[in-house]
Amino acid sequence: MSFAVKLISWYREKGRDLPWRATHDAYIIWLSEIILQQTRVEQGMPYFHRFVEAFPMVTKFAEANEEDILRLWQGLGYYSRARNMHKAAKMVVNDFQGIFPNTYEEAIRLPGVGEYTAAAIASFASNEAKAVVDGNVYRVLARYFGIKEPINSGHGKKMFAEIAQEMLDGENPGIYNQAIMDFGALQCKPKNPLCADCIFQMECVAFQERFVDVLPVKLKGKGSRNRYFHYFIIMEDEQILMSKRGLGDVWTNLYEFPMIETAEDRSKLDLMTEADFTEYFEEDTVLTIVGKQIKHVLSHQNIYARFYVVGNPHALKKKKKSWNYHYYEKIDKLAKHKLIFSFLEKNEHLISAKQLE
DNA sequence: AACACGGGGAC
DNA sequence: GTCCCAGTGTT
Repeated sequence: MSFAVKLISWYREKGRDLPWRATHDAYIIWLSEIILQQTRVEQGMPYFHRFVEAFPMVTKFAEANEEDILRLWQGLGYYSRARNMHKAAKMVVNDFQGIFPNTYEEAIRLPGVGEYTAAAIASFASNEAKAVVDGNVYRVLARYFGIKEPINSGHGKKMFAEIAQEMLDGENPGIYNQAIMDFGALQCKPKNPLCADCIFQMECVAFQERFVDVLPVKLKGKGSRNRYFHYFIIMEDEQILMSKRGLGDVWTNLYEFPMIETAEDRSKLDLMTEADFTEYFEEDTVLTIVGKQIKHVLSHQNIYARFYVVGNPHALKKKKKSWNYHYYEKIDKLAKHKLIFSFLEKNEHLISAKQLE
């Protein structure tokens, strides 16, 4: 028996009974598909019912004002989906005479409708032979064929799209597409897949070769690295020592307290034994931790910052290498206190040259 | 090709 | 905490 036949057979027995499957109305299908983008069925279900009730036809959707649509969408996330839906509904009224397109070529012209959603609409509404490729499909095919190609590389995406299209049951594309997605969601799950009672045990390459758990392979999104910054609040007379950040790193040309970076987290005692620390500070340096560790999330790094007040005068070595010193002047004691406080409270341990003046 | 866009559930 | 979810649009 073929993959498609077994899959559809599985689906008829164990597939879910979902409300948007009871129709061939492209508009209703579109509604459900946009809602379900990157969204679990259970989470999207109540929204689907609300939208169908509020806008039973695409013309109603097009006439609605955006605020009402967004209010109904509230809590679902990815709000551009709702705004694109409004544009799409208006486009259907203006460019498609109010008749929601049920072909791939037409549907994909609508904003918010990409390859997946166009294939879903076309196959469910008019049984067009276009294979859907969503997270479920990537996973099922990667395991069934034992494909270790990353699903989010250019080559991988093209490869999976081709295989998905080859596997599609050309006679029953709608049912097949529903089936493979349900199979991925219910049986071939990301974690703890139900291989023990799977109908594809014999032909599933990943199962036979025992590497189901590593598929599908996905390229790490640049992997956020962790960095640990240890800031020193050094007061000399009525001044606070600041230093300027250099090029080739975050926050170029901004000022911050002098600091030492470590690749791993460090306790105060361990920090004081770091080579960098002893380069700058005398042995009798007194450090007092102030505030909590602050986490600063950037696109590709997590920065954890701790702040220490240096308690004794002349803690800094005079020679050796030096920070790019600047003195934060023109502040009285109270202002100084507030400055430190605001840095710690508001995560603003960086200041511009303009502020420094 | 890399990123932004969100909230929630499973582990 | 991490990963993923019936992905798409932008740069």
